[in-house]
Amino acid sequence: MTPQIRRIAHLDMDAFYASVELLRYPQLKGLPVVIGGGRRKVDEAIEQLAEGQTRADIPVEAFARLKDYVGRGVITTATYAARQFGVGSAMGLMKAAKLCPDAIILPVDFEQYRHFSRIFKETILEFTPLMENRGVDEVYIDFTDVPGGQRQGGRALAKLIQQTIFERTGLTCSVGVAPNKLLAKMASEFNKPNGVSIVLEEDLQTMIWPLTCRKINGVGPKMDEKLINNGITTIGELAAKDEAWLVANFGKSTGAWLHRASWGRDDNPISLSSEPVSISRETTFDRDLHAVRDKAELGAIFTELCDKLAGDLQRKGYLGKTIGIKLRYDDFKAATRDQTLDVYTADPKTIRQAAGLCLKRIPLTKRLRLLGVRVGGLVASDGEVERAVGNSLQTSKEDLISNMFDE
DNA sequence: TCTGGGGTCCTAGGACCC
DNA sequence: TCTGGGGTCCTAGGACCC
Repeated sequence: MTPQIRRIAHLDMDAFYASVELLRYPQLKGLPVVIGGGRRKVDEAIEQLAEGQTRADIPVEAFARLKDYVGRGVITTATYAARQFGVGSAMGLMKAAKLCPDAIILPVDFEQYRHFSRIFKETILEFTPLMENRGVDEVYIDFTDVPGGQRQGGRALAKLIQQTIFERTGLTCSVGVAPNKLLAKMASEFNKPNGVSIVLEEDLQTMIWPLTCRKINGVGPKMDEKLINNGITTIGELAAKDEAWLVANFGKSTGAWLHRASWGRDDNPISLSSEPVSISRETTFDRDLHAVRDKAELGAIFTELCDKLAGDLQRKGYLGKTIGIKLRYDDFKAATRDQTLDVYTADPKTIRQAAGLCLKRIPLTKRLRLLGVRVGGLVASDGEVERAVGNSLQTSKEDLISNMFDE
């Protein structure tokens, strides 16, 4: 019996948000489209529709263009037609407007994306239960033992899954198959959109080593810059470095990890279930606010964030005990404060009070562009815990109030 | 015309306990 | 007038990812 080769696949929906929108607005197919704003224009156009007409009947001229957009925000997704202009994810809308002023801009609609995300994942689960979630549009799966998983390096099965997803959703995805998650993730980028790529152990030198270090999942802009400053541009150059040298320059854990990654080694398992560690809400203001001059406005936003966060916790069934806030100043520097309570809570007033105390501990001289509230130290809010917390909630609140007077 | 909104994980120092 | 060593929790910041 020949030993099974580990087949890990990374599946990644192509331009997910934008592609979902194109299903509703087929008239935009082939045009540069970005997701991130323009809600008012779309709402107006929908209102103008005659009886029996759908979104597909909205004339192309009725959509908002990037050049008409004013305000803060970034692009979450761009169609491939828009990417031709150099427009891409996480780019500021103002900058994108310069590159492609006539691109159509559509608002995000998470409900739609969640719907298609569910079909995407349910389809995959019909092939294997060994699936790890990586957000709405990405998963890792292990199909080592799935019938057909060993054929053609996994290509046949990967294509079958990809085809089934397309039949169910009308959306394409890209698939990378490799012996581990690290390589599978890189492989899925080789052939976008709608590609299938196989990377075997013996392909390391030819397929992986020529890539830049930035292609390693976990190497971001900072680490990449540091590597380049040390004369390391490609993964091959990284692999040529002594592990001891990497440890000396990047620390024990990161150094050792960089060495392993450059040699295509990764033994992280597929993680089947994940409980959240924290839940948060944050918002960037339309204009920078001043703690004193805009106190009322800031206070109202603060309370609203806490209310929404408490709603999220309750809806998702969690209680938390570490309450934190996050600020971003006009110079984009961030500050955080948090406080661990002696009880678990999902109560908006308790969260608001604790977050208020955190806010008092931060200097507020600079103007603010963002405010966020976070609850960590989560536990599921079923039976026992909830009762225990219910009893101590009052005590906890009174403590907080007396703390405020103590100051 | 810079830079959204959710998240995770790591590091590092201090408190506190044994 | 000495001062170890380990473990855990808390807090702040930062890198990174989708």
